[in-house]
Amino acid sequence: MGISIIDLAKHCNLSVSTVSRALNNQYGVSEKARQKVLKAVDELRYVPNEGAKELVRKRSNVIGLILHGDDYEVEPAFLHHLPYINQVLNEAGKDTMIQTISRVNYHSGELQQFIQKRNFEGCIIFPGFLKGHPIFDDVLKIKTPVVVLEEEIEAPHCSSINTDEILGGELATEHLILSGHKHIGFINGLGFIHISNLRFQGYKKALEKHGIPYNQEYVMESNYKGEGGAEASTELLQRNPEITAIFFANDVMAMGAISNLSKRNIAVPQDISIVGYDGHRLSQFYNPPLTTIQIQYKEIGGKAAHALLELIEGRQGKSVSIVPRLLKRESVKRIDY
Amino acid sequence: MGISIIDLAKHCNLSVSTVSRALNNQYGVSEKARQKVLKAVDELRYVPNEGAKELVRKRSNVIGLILHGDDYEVEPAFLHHLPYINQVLNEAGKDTMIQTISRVNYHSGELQQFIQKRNFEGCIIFPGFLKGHPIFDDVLKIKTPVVVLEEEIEAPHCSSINTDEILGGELATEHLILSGHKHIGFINGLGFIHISNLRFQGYKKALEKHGIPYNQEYVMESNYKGEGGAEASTELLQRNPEITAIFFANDVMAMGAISNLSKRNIAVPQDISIVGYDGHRLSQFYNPPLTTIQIQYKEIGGKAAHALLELIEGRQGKSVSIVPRLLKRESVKRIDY
DNA sequence: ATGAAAGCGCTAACAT
DNA sequence: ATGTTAGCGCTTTCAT
Repeated sequence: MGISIIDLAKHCNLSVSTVSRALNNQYGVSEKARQKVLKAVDELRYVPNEGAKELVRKRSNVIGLILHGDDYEVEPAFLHHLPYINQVLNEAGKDTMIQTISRVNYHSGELQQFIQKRNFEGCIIFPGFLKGHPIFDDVLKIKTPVVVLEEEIEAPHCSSINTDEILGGELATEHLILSGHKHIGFINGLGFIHISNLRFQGYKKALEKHGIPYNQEYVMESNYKGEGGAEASTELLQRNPEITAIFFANDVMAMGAISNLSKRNIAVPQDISIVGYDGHRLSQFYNPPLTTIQIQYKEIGGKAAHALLELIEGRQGKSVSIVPRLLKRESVKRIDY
Repeated sequence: MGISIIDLAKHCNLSVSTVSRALNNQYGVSEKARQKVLKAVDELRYVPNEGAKELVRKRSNVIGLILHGDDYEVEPAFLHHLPYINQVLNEAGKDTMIQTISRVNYHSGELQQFIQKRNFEGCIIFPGFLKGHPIFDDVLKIKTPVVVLEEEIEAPHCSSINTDEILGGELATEHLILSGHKHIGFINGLGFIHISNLRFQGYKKALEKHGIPYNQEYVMESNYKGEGGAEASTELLQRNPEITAIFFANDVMAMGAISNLSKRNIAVPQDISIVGYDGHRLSQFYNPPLTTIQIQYKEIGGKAAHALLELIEGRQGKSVSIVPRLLKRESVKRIDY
């Protein structure tokens, strides 16, 4: 390996302890000695070995980022948060390690193993694990700080960052209602996913608020994929030709549907209005630019990172709610009658 | 911290070395002792401290993933490769650490610092650093294995994985030519980026191959963003109304252009044919589904990871070329005359 | 202000 | 087959 603190000490004619103190800006080092050390660091290109520090200090400065490792055909949601979280953590002097965990083959205790193995100071669990996934039981069992994204969790050593999905569903639906639509379809993602249910609640809430009766026929469940959106919308419109607008639980399904409708000469928004959900980077360049609900990835990422940093400092866990925004673009037509 | 190997040894009435041997499946341990150790591991929930192992073994099992840390408004290319690379590396028993490096404020030696600090066994440098970026000089200076994505590099301890971008540009352009187009525009990304130049070469190569004269007026440089694609295409078509097809150096610009053209009642592919580049996940759900060049993210990721593993095993660096594919979809119209 | 030495958890000679 | 021991690079008492 490279230059060690011992080499440094020899080079300076000082003891390792003095060098260590100088390196860590501690008291009890003469200015002269400190300068000598700093100069030697430069000359010898000394880089401290974090692993060795960790061993004696018993804290690692390493944060585990827990991602699911199953199917990457559907764009994994964690990709949107990852760069922002990593950035904040890096700025705070933390290094980040990626740990991939299977959603399907998880065995109890795996999380704790990962944490202990590399001595993580804290973890961030990215979206992609279902409510009720055994990993959350494990989170509760440990004492290492954990921040969970897009799932509720309550414990002193845990914080959670959640988008107000009900509000998101409500904003989307209400925008359609305020644009004059009365027969509004909803194509949800997989029903067993928590956020699906919340967006669905938002849909119903908006209808109720505006006195529009809820019609179960107008709701379908799909799979968050483009093809799924296309198929579901086709079926929905066939069975309910009076529908003038559809709210999709994510942008990808909305895009798949628009693309498919267009092939069949059904134009958006002229013939049918569409609202998506996610605020995907490309939604603004869609044809037509997609009206959608913006998830605040940057805000979520930043708050998640800061929440974890607070937890590590010893503060109590908290639950943060992020407000989604409606992005009005051009996939919704105003209709009158 | 938790249970150490000493606790384990005491619990088993064995020496630490015997326990260590049992733990590492080494010779010279009686079956009885091995069983005793394994049982204790389970009971005491022993998890080895990788940091301590690292210190003595002098190899860390940790791979550094070097990402640029500047602007995330443009979708960072590394997001596409990241999950695949991480997956292969994890399966090979390597842990991965993310290191964000600024493209702008890089100071020489930074890479080496990161490597030494955490004792990386190897690094993968993701796309996003320009040719000539000082990080590549640093790569050449060190001896740690490095795999570079989408940039050429030659050294015994380095491998590079490159898409054949010239071929990509050629395939895109040729598809347009074979569809009957003669006046084909090209909207490139930022000119100082290496891949831009290669895609441009491919464009010219295809023209030449088919005996179509190269017209400098048909080429514009933009910025890889959606707005840029929209603006550039508007200008290009205004100045050269005879153009019937445009090849964009990435999908996002193509999408921005189509979305914008559509607003002005210019339909794709009826009025103008478009080919993109990247094979973005959403390109198939675009309206119309976008004809584009597929970058093989999964293949690149897998080969990059394996190349690094080989380098770590001591093999010589190599240069891998990945063949892009043309995805024929519906943004190109066949024209006759 | 500085130094000596113990020890973090582990592996790897080197005994026995 | 098992045990003893010397470090890996560093911080941190405890002396001086």
